[in-house]
Amino acid sequence: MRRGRKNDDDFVRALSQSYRKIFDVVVRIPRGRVMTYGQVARAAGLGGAARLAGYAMRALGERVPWQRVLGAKKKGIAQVTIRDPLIGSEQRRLLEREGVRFSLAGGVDLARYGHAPRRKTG
DNA sequence: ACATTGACTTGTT
DNA sequence: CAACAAGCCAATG
Repeated sequence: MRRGRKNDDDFVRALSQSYRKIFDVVVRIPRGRVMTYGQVARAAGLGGAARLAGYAMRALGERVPWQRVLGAKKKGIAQVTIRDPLIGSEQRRLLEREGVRFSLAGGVDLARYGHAPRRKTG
């Protein structure tokens, strides 16, 4: 997200190995699709380090489409789990702008908007 | 180096 | 549905 200048390359280079992996996964989430923190962690090869994925979003900030990463609510349903209400509402706003619809309870249907990153061998 | 924290997840009571 | 617990891992003090 946000121009890919050399500046960004340096930024990415400075990330810890895990953050770098998370970065690589998140930047590949297409517009209008979402993934949960747990899915991102798994796709990044970090096992169940879901919290780390969330923690990383803070560090990566606007350099990645952070709004496309949500928390898991139930089976097949994702939800905004950001504690800060300002950033949380911002996330929802950005997603709705991309066409993602939220249920009355604030849930996002993963069957419809979920992004399944392809593993090796496409 | 040790303890605590955090935009998490899943299962059990 | 609410409360707990265990698991995972980098950042911070």
